[in-house]
Amino acid sequence: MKRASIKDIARIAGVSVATVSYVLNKKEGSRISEATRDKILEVAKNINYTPNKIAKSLKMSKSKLIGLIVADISNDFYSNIARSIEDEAMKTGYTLLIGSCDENPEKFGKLTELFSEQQVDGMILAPVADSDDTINRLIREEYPIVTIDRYLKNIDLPGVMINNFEISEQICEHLLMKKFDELIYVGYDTELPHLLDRQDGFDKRAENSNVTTKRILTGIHNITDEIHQQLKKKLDLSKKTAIYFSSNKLGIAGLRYLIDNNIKVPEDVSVVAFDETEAYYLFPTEVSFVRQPLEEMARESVKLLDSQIINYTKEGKRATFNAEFVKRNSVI
Amino acid sequence: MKRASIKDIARIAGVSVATVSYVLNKKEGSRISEATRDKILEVAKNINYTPNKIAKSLKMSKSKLIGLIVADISNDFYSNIARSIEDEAMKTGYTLLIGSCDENPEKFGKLTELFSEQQVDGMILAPVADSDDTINRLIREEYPIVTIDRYLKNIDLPGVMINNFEISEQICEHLLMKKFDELIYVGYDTELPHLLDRQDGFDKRAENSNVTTKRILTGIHNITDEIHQQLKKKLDLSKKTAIYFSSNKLGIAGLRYLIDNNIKVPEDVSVVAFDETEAYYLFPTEVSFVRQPLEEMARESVKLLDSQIINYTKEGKRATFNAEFVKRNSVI
DNA sequence: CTGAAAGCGCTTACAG
DNA sequence: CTGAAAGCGCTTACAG
Repeated sequence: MKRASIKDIARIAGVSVATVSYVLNKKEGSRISEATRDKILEVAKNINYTPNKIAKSLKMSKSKLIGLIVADISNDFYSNIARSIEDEAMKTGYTLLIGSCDENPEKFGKLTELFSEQQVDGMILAPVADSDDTINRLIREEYPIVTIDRYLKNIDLPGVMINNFEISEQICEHLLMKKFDELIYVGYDTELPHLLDRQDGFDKRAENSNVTTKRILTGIHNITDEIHQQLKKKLDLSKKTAIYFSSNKLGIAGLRYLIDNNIKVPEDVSVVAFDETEAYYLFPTEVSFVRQPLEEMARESVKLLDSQIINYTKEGKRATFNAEFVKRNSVI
Repeated sequence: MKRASIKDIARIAGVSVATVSYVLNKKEGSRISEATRDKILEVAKNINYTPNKIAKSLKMSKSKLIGLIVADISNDFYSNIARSIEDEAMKTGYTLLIGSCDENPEKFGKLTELFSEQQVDGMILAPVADSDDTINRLIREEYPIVTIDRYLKNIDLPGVMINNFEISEQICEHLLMKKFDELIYVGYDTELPHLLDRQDGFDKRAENSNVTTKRILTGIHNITDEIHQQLKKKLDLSKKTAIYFSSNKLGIAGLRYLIDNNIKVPEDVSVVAFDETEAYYLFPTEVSFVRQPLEEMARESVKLLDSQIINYTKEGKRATFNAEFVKRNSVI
């Protein structure tokens, strides 16, 4: 697998490497004669030349690589984001590295180091809990980064997110209007700000009503079991109840509990879930859910990152997108 | 974002770059005195040195990057594979580039070029229809590649796959034992060999029986609509029928049709689907499905690729894994 | 219009 | 035990 270099082209075409480089990069300024231009192009094609971007990267201090770090690329939500980011990155001339950190701050840190060693021009990050040290290091180095989905409590960074607080208020509002006896919020036992926002928005709206609210919080791992146990304990079917699952994984785990226990939606209990996933469509009732504008978010994240790469700036502009409450038939 | 280099370390520590390089790479052969070693390490830490892998790559002609090209990373099946490949790649010391080609041979070709320009040491490919030219080019360049999930009809390449033909035979066998009046095979209208194998295995087994078989083949895009239309036309509920959906996407689209039309499984119709996906668990009946050993396959693909990178060989060893038929309650 | 030369950040035989 | 030097494949100011 010996690859041809511009040196080879130069030798065969009988010109200097500088000239080859110029025509291959079709620079306007210095014009090369049509004749040598054509010859070089022909030779390049003949010997099947592919540019070595690594050499170019080294010289230019630009790798045209960007890194994406999410909790888990096999999670529907992140793989959809990744896909949109990939498309946008390609359009913008970047190739995408992907890493999954499993909500583990050490892994998160390692991944940023690895990517930084690979000289990615910037990173799109969904930061995990306790990742402040890593992030601060990146900031100290003035490494271009933007956040997606999540954000950091104490650190201002450019990034994209949704109106977590407000959309939860809306959900709660909607449920309050329907006069439920009990509202159950299902979320994670976590410090992640964007998830706390979802919780707080819901709580704040429920506070001033006289509805009974319950809360189910699970760890990140073993969601299914924990939800099943807690729903069994807390779901009282004698009351008119609505459940709000605040993520796709929680929604899937919760709906599975309902299916397994033959609890009908919305007859026995009403349900709202977060994020859109194919799985919801196999549930016997069309599930009402919160849709995030993933494509726009992905597009904006790449745009923000690109502008950070081109012109690094300390103050981070955060773009907030509005999630959409898609009403189906799972709320009575 | 000026990064420190070994030159900086050398200057500060008052040694040569060669010496720095030696201690940073902790080479055994040439021993450096404990004193200078410690000094260098200390300086490196102080100025927050991170190695520039791009420079190293250029010198070593090894990027420690590998590329993965799939049809669509947002497809559950591929994102699960990608995750397992990522884990295995990391363990083996590689970082992963990911690209989606949407079953489009041009895009597939472009992606391989892009990855090759980025000097990936090798690629794991799920080749699309009409990608022979691209693959042959790669082979001519002796570029280390392995296939995953799919394989090529006319080209022998190292790769991993499952026993598509045999598992379909097994499914058919199982259904034949249950004495259905009609069997419906749902697949893609495609030339992809691994999918034709699924079809052929099913057909071959059904051939010698006196069951009526029908076939529904859809295009790759717009699966949902096509399946709905064809199921409406071909599914005869007066007969005792079983449907075999030969991919996760087909399964999801098909099950959705059944849900939407209030067709009960397995009372009205029996169902077997391919691949495991969370979605199946939200379906009111536990769906019987074919499970591919994704982790093992991913692991093996990285292993195969790594050995190709280390020592390129023309003849491709193909590893075939056995899929597992997981029986649940969707077949009467 | 074209080329010689320096340099990006590394590694590694070679010499001392 | 340590350093000077060449070279990986590019780009680009500079000179001619």
